[in-house]
Amino acid sequence: MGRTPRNTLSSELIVRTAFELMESKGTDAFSLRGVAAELGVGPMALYTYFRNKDDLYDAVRDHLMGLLPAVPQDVSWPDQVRAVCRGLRLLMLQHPCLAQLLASRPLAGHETARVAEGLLGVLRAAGFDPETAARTHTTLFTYVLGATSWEIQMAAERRDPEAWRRLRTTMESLSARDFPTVVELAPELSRTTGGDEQFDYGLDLLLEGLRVRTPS
Amino acid sequence: MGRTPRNTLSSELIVRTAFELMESKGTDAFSLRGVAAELGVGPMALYTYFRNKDDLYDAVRDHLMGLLPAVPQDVSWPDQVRAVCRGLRLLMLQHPCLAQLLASRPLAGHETARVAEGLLGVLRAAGFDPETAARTHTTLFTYVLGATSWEIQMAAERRDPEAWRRLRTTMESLSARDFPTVVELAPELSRTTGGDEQFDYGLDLLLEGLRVRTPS
DNA sequence: ACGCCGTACTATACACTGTACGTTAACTGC
DNA sequence: GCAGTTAACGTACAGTGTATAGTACGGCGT
Repeated sequence: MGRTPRNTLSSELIVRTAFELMESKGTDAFSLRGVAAELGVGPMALYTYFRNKDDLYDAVRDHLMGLLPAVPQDVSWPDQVRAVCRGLRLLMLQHPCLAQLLASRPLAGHETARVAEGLLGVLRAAGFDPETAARTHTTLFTYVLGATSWEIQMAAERRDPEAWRRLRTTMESLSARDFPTVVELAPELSRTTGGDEQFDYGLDLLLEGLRVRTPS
Repeated sequence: MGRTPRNTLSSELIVRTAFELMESKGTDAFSLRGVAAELGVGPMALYTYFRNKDDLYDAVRDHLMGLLPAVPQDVSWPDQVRAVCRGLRLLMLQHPCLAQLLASRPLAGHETARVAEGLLGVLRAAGFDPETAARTHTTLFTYVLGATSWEIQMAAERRDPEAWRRLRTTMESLSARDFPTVVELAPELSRTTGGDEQFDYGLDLLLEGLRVRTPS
């Protein structure tokens, strides 16, 4: 009897299902049991393919990094850098779970290496020495990570009416005597939280600083 | 009989205990039941002071932000910015739980506002218009957040021998044909992951870009 | 001085979680 | 046809956050 059919699972299938569940239910609601149920399988079946939950997280993260487009080759190197950083941000915005996956685990996996290869190649081709290229790569990557994670958090907060109301009231409870600048700039602060312009502003600051260091 | 003594608890006591537990046991092992046990109290007792776990997280985060030193007043504004950013990074390194607390929740609370007030005041005093000041504040904050979170993650990975070994082997499994630059720059990449110089490099890039935009 | 009431805490319970352990059924090679 | 490997199973455990209901104490108005 076909009670326990074999080879109904595979790493790819599990990763795809896990990814879809993260997207639909949210990263917090994600669970191994949820994935197993979706696949019509016991929770322990997943442990044939992944050693634990973090292992599955790593696989999903690498799968997502594989969706990043290649570096455009027909533009200047600053525009190449811009393209890579904007691409990563866009991917994180489209798939908010990626932010959490990147924040809690280090880089590992072939697709992640492919992304690093692209950015490092651009910097080396621009003439930067190995150390500067590596430093710049880390800086750009962590900036994109921090800025976009923040953007996603704030957007989520804005969608939750209860949390948003509480944030506003705490803001308004600040006395203008103790926090003159925060109170004065409140509209600007809430306007500059996220958005393309905010992201590009920080990115341009970094590129400006990089331009000064450009080798001849 | 003094079976159920009153007023043994307080928000401050709970926050302090929660903070200590996060520091000693690690943020992941932190739990409401752990805090309650440490206080010799039932788990539900905490709900008199906090509406849920996230509420307690917020309070601990704000408590930690209160440990940030004030902005030095006797130096140039770029050095003031540097001091604030380095101070935040240092606090995150000393208390790794702060990284997780900042990553998963937005800014709220008086101590957090105090920090924002300091940085925004510096930027306004330097002559930046409201919008640029707000944008710069967000950029600097998210950079520090991203860079330092990353640094902490990598340091943790390095301490776990099993995870570190796996990371090395995946690195070494990359063919030099497909990933020439990554393989070539492997030593630089592992050397430039974290550390004061790496952090200051990115910070200097941002300040350089800011210098160009300095109002007269 | 007395009774009331809100508040601070307890007890119980539920619906989950990740995963360790032992078992069973299906496929593979001899 | 039989042995061995492997994929999936079921059970169980030690946790989690928190909803709900109950209980005893402290301070209040009279």
